[in-house]
Amino acid sequence: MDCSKEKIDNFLRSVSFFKTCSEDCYGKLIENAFLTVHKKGKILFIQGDKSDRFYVVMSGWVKLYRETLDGVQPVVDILTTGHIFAEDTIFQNKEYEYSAEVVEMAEIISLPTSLLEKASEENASFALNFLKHMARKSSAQEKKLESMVIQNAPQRIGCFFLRLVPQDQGHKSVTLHLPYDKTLIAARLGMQPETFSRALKKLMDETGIKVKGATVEIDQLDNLVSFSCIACSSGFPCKNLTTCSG
Amino acid sequence: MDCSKEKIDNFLRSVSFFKTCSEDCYGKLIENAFLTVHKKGKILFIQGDKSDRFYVVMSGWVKLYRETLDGVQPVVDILTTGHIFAEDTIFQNKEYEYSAEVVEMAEIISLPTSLLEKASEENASFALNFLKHMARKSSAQEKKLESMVIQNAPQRIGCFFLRLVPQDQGHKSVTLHLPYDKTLIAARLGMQPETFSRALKKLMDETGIKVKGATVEIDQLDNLVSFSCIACSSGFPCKNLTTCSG
DNA sequence: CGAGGGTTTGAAGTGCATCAAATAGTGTGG
DNA sequence: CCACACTATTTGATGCACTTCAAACCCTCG
Repeated sequence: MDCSKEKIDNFLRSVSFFKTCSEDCYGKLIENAFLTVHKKGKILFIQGDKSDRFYVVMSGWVKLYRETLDGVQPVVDILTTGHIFAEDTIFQNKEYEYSAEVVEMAEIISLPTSLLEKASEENASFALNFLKHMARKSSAQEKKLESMVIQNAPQRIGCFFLRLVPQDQGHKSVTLHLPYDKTLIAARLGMQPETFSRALKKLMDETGIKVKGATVEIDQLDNLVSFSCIACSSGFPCKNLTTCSG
Repeated sequence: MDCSKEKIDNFLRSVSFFKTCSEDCYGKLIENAFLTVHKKGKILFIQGDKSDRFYVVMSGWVKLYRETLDGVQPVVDILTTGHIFAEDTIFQNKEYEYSAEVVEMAEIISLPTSLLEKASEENASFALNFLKHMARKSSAQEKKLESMVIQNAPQRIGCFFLRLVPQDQGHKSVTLHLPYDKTLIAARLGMQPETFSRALKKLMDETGIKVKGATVEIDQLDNLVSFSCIACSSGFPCKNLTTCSG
């Protein structure tokens, strides 16, 4: 469908990952792009599947996760608009390193990885941009690791909220809306739902924020910052961006 | 000193990270390379320092770590021969993202990052190789995160030992030598020295391995594998390589 | 209105951290 | 080669954070 291609084109042009792609190469990308819409629960692929495509989230939310031999499912990341995933399979035996599941109704664009490789070879500035993308991702992972090991449950939740606050918020009060299930947030932060619930209560006590359902009210941003960021090696506003952002 | 340059040259040619570097560019690298020798305890740089150099470990061991506001020092990684560090500062505001300290007498080669950037721009295959390096690093980080969150202390130690076992060891019995302090291994694995000591004892009970001082005897590799790898999403032999390997 | 998932609460257990102190190891100068 | 100083490692006792299991509650959606 042409209208779909146009939609894809409009969207991809806004994703900085593709900014440095040559017109020639970009054309081929669009040509081979598919846009699909999935409901909550749809498994896009499973860890270990052979891959020749990678993906860009246009809307909705996607969970990346693994599975251990004893059945635990660690969450790798949870992605939304503008985020790219499975792009690193070019280098990893063309096998997906994790599974992907739609957790909130999502529009997903899929693209052939071969074009990524081609673009990197032909276009130095694209390759450099790609490198930059990987470096950012790596740096974000490093920080995620740190926060997982060093921050306790309430601090991790506070940190999660802070990352939802728009950058230019200053010290004003903010109202947030949680983007997905609390159970899923808990998994993303590496804790049990029960722990999340209790830790959230503690966070409210300690920092004065108010949480009703999926709504978070923060009156004193400072309180939250000093509570959460004390156990973090980045200052605030911290650059613990979600990985894979394009 | 010329003899130092020759030593650097000999060594760097064996590091796969530089394999795809053009002769021209490689020559410039060698020209601007410094080899330094440091004793245990030497701080090479501190997180936040401005940087225009990156490093390759020729021998010895180097600890990368951060520091949080409340004084905790999470270990990022511990590197040895052939490992590269601070190479990602090209993309990160030219600031070191962590501190580096020599933990076992080490020979360190330092090189200007500007040449990395130049080489990536001029030579597509170098850029691709660099990308591959970053992707491997990122994948290793992902697994480290997983192991930190999902494996318990004895399992992490077992996993650490398994990564010290030479690849082609089959099911034979193996004797290992711990590369550095147990206290440091503990830090690397995100636990306290006391916990390490107790967890090691438990690991010995459960898997039949024997540890005396810095010597580890593993009779039944299988035991260790099934004990440790059950809580891991990679199979065995697992590819949880130390990051930053060149 | 009832079914089913998300969320909270309670009670009990586990793993790791912390503090304190003993022991083993290592390198030093005499 | 020994005694001392200093560090690494182990051991014991205790506490806290998080998990686990069980059950209630709440909310939404057919």
